[in-house]
Amino acid sequence: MDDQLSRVFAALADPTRRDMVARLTEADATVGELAAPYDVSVQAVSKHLKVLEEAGLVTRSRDAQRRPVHLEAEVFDLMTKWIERYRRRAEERYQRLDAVLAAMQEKESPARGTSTKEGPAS
Amino acid sequence: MDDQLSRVFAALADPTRRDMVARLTEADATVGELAAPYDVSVQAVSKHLKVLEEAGLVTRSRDAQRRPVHLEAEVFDLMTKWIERYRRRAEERYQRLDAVLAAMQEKESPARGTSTKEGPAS
DNA sequence: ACCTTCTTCAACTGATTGGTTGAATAACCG
DNA sequence: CGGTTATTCAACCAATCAGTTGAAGAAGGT
Repeated sequence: MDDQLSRVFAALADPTRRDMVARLTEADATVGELAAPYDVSVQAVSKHLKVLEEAGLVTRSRDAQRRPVHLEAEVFDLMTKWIERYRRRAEERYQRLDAVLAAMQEKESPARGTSTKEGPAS
Repeated sequence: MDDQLSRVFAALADPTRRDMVARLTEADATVGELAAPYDVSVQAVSKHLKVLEEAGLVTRSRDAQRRPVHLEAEVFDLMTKWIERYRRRAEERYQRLDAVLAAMQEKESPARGTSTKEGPAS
């Protein structure tokens, strides 16, 4: 797993990390703040953040001892682009398939209302 | 990792699986056909398909000895919904932030470009 | 029936993951 | 300087993952 798209998908495959991302859409937060609601150690959350950071989903700055975490929402576009691209292709294919089926209907229906489709000449 | 959203993200975190999904947008395919381009055993591809299937991304039917794999593109919507939801929230937040910054600019701008951040009132 | 084709199941392996605890680092507060 | 707070690093562990090989199932072809 080395490309960014893979890292982003993998990062969001974990419910805890998704929840952190969700909360970060509301406000930046420190590691400690992020860790508070979960029943795991701060270190574990720190590791989760590292995953999100390596995926490019968050960045961290420095404020005294704190390391505020900031969401980088642009990375979402990477996924959206991939998803939409292939969903569109899939949908186009369904349309082609529909056309083929319609053609078959027409051809192989030598008179006779063969159930559903009516395909009267046109 | 037990909810479907997690499974879908996890499934797509693998480049091989993404590529399989991409190819399935063009046409249904058998396990063997799907395996052909990759430098791994057919069994490995069969496992990948199981992951995609458990994520709800593909279904399999039966055609003689073959098990044609079919893409179920609707599941994409699950991800798109999640992503868009939080991206929208993040964007709204940026707008709020912009407003706040603009307000601060106006208020605290008695001369002085103090570059970075500055504790107001301190 | 046999044989071939396509696919999956089972067992094993090495790498990665998500968690732990304990020690180290970084920066502030007196 | 010493102490406190926030965070990370390091080592370890159990579970999962992605791959392997070998055997078993399932369905047709002859």
